[in-house]
Amino acid sequence: MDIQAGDFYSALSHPMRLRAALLILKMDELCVCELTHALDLAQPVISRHLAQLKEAGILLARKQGLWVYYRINDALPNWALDVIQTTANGIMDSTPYKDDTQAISTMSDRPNQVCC
Amino acid sequence: MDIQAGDFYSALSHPMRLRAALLILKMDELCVCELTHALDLAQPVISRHLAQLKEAGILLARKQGLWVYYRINDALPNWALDVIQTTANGIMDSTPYKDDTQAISTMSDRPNQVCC
DNA sequence: TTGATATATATCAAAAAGTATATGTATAGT
DNA sequence: ACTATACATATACTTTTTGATATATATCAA
Repeated sequence: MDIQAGDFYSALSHPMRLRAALLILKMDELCVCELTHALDLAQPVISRHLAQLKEAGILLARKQGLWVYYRINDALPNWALDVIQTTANGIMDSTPYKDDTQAISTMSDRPNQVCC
Repeated sequence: MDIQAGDFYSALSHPMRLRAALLILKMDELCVCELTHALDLAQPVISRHLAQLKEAGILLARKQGLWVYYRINDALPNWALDVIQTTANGIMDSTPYKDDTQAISTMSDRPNQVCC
C-alpha cells in the first residue's frame, strides 16, 4: 500500500473525518446510516467524508445489500495503522469521541439487526 | 498540555508543515533560515507555517540573538508525541523527507557556526 | 543612529475545502 | 412494475487556506 503521508494527515484533518475513522476503528465496521446517526450529520455529508477517507486509502468499503460498510484498510503501512491506533488509545475516552461510541451502542435499530 | 486532536491533525495536514515538523524532530532544533534553506520556501511562508505549528502546540520557539529556534514541544500529550515519532520512523527514509535532512547536513553556513 | 540581517505580520488575490440541496443509482420488498 | 430505502454524486454557494508581496520589528555591529 502506498500512501502519501501528506494525504494521510489531510484526510484526518477534518474533525468529523477523524471522529468517523476512530469510531470505525473501535467498532470494526460501520455502515453509513450508523455513522450518520452517531455523528449527527446529513447523509450526503458523511458520504463525502467517507469517500475522502477511502480515497486516501484509510478506509475500505464493502457493499452488502442496501448497506455499505466501511472499515479501516489493514493494508495501510504499519506506521499509519500505528498512528491511528495510538490516537485512538490517547483520546477515545474524551469528548466527543466517547459520546460517539455511546451513540452507536444505544442506537435502537442498527442494520444486521433490523435496519436504520 | 491540552491539544485538540483535530487541531493536531490540521496542523500537520500541509505537506510543508509535516516536512518541517519531522525535520525539526530529527534535528532537535532548527532556526527559520535553516528551514527556509532545506525546504526551499520563501521566508514569510515558512514563518507562517511555523506560527501555525506553534499555535497548535506542536512546536516551541526560542529566541537567541537574531535567530528563532523551533523545536518539538515535549509537553505534548504522549499520544501526540508517539504519533509524530511513529510517522518519522515510518517515512523519514523516503522522498522528500530524506532529502530535507540531506539539505540541512550539507548547508554551508548554518548559524551557531557562522550564520545564514 | 545608521545599516544589515533574521524573523514576523499584514494585505490581497487565488485556490482549496466545506456545506446545503437536489438528484441519481442500486437494492429489496410488495 | 411500483415504492421505499440506503447511499453516492453533482451543483451552487460560502468559508478557509494558501502564496506573493510589501512592510514592520528586533537585534547587533559599525
